[in-house]
Amino acid sequence: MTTAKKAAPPSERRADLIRHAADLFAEKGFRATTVREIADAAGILSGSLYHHFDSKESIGDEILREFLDDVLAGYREAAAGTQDPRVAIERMVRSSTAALSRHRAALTMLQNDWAYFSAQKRFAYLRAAMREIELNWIAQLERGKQDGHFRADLDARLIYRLLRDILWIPTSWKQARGKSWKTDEIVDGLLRLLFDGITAR
Amino acid sequence: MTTAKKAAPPSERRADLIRHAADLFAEKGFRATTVREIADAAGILSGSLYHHFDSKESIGDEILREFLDDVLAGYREAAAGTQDPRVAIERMVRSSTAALSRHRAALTMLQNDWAYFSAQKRFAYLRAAMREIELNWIAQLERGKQDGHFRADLDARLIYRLLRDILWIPTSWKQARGKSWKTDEIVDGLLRLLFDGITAR
DNA sequence: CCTACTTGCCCAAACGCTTGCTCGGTCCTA
DNA sequence: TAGGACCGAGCAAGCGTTTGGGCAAGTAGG
Repeated sequence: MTTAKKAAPPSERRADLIRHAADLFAEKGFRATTVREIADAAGILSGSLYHHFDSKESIGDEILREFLDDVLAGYREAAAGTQDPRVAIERMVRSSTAALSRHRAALTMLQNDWAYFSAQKRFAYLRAAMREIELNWIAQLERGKQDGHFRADLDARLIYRLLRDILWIPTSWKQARGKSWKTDEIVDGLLRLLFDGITAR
Repeated sequence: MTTAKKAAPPSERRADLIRHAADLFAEKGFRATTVREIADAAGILSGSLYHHFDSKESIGDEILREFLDDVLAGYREAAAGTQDPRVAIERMVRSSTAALSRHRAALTMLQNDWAYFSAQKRFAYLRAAMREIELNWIAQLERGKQDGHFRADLDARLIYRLLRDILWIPTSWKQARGKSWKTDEIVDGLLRLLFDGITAR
């Protein structure tokens, strides 16, 4: 996913604007965020944004691409160097969580505005990337079934779907009111739940 | 949650319009849905909607109230007539899932437009209801810990948060492409995951 | 060292369009 | 003939975006 054909000279100011936009997208979603709000956050007038980007969607595009690249890179690392699907899955859980907390805006956008993005051909790569992510998980789950580490009766696709959406969750708690858990607490609780359930033995 | 002070004569047509609106809210969320789209779906002009409702938010309000009433009623039934927290929790999982599939629009609205609604005092009851729901779950989890059915080291509040958001998930798969699971399959898979995890024994 | 010109960043104002909503009037039914 | 349901037209506000210009920093040439 290299830079687009024409625009995108990676200036310092430009990256700064993307960060401001991402903060807002992370809290309100893409469609619910106004270009005027982005401009305000950056101490600028809305029209001035178009000196750096040719559209609001270009900002979203850049944020989403970076996120997907990061996630898939993490999976490649997780799968490399181990034959044990339990190890691979634990690594994938941890790397996913880390990537999500690094790209909170992308998560909110995928959750809130998926219908909006996936309907545009410009964002066709979203579907492709999600598909690739799915294949990574299913591959490990199936291997675990075959070598006896996981229950033979589990539906890999179903478990993946559950797992994927479950992993989204803690990231959207970031600015939780009252007590907030550390990321490690959450991930450990999640892994424990995933492998062992809540029942006492 | 009785009907509001002034408006809302429960005519047949009115209920019909709410159903049309709910279908759209379920797919696109509240803010992303236009009053003109709602009117189109009902074969009407947008202005004519205001003969039945005094605002778009009133439609959302009614949908949300019905959902919350339904959920809490289900929890009261689940807790009544059993002392075993495992039974109570299984009942709560099943009744929640049923309620969610009955009120898909409310789910999408709470997911996509929570920030929008919860910022308005008109929707202050949302926070109160969510709090009551949380207390129901935590009560059962704590009882399970004390009588030894559940692991003594689990964080009830954390598990509740995970569980709540996990229960949202399958409902938002309704119009999934390709293979789609039956609700029972999903719930059973979920309960199995919750109690036992994915590890083979 | 002064000048001329470029370049990056931003302002001010407005454009066309969509949004939720209003209002006077018309139609149909009882 | 009274009243519920809807039309038709439009309003103000907000949206993403465009346009023309201003201003400071840099860079070359004389």
